[in-house]
Amino acid sequence: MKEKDEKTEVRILEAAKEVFTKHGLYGARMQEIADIAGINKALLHYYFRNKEKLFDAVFEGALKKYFEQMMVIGDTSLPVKERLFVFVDNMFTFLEEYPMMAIFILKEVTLNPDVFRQKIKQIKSNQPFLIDVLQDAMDKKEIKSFDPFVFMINLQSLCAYPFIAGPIYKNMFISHGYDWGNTHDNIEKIKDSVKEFITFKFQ
Amino acid sequence: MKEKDEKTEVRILEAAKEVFTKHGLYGARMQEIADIAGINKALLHYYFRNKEKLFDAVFEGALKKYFEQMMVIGDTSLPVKERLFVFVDNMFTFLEEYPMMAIFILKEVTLNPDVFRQKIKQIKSNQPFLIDVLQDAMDKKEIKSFDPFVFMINLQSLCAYPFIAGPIYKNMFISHGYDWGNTHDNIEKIKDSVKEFITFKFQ
DNA sequence: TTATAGTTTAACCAAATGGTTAATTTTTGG
DNA sequence: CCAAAAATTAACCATTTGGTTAAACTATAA
Repeated sequence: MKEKDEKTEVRILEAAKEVFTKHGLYGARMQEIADIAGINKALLHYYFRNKEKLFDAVFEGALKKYFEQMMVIGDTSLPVKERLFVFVDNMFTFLEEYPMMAIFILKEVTLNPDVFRQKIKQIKSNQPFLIDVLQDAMDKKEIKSFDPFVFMINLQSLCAYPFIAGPIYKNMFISHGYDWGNTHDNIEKIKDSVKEFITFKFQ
Repeated sequence: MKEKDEKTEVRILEAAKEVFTKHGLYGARMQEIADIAGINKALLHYYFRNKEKLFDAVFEGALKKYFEQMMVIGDTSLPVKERLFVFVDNMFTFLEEYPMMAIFILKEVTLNPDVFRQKIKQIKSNQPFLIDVLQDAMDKKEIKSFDPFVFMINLQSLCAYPFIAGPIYKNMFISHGYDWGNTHDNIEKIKDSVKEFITFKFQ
């Protein structure tokens, strides 16, 4: 049972997010969601008619947040390189908060891409896409020319994967007698290495 | 029903791998595994006493394969840089074949790290670890000095993430009117960019 | 106060699920 | 060829699952 003053619908959504994230649509149990939300199972169906509807309600928000973070770059007046640094900082902040959501979304989208095509399409933003910003800077000869598509994937790989694979690395390192140290410190080191990669790419 | 001449146990393991990969231990259905294997559900329990036992049987092999690929570097007589190129080639070949397994393992390990600590520990290899090879080359001044731990994560990020997030990118690009082109060609481009990263890091 | 709409619950239900049993078919070895 | 062992199946079973129903509680507003 969570805080009593919180609105039931919010509690349900939080609980559902937790359970769906852990087990996916298929493996999630309505009873577990109800338990975590501290309510009766029937009330779940009162607020969200069925499992898929509840899943959609939880998921739509998360997906939007994720893609906005992944694709969009803040529209400031800074030079491109500085904007990318801000982008990296945002990515790390976001991923440190939602590491499980990242892997969950990746898996769900991978499993049935067609279901998500519609939802991804709907996500619009008034901020420019990373890839367009890069292309623009290249056209203006502000930065060295390279494939912005490959660069974007490289960049997101360097940011996202350490979070996705974090637990594996930790286990592996400790198992094999390496020193893991403080997790946040390691994340900072990795963040720096990403910025180093940007600097390298920009000449 | 799959090929009749294949041994039942193998067919079960293949079917189980497929279903567990899609839905995880929690969401997988024994009936679906039986159907895909083309057998009775009771026969499943005849070969593997219960769901967890079957899961373990499937998973143990996959986990081993995955970690050996991820951690280990071929012990050839080539210089370190060339050995890393071979490592990258192997990673891409492996991931192109098992893209779903990668994300599956990542999620399962992330969900309950403690369960996998034991299994990961058991995986031994007679080939040296990437991280040790790098440290050795640095000690011998063969390559520029940097943090081998961060480098290993960077390298694996650049290799693995494009496969994990592949379907997302494809959807996103097409949705926003970019040209995706041929998937394998894109993979080759990304592979080249990883090698470029190695070259940059090695001076 | 009281009628009303919104919220929450206990008790159900039909279907699905993991697992078992006992019988049947197939393979094996003498 | 035959009997023992191994492989396979149909028919079950107990429990869990998503979902429903009807009643009860609570806030609201006239």
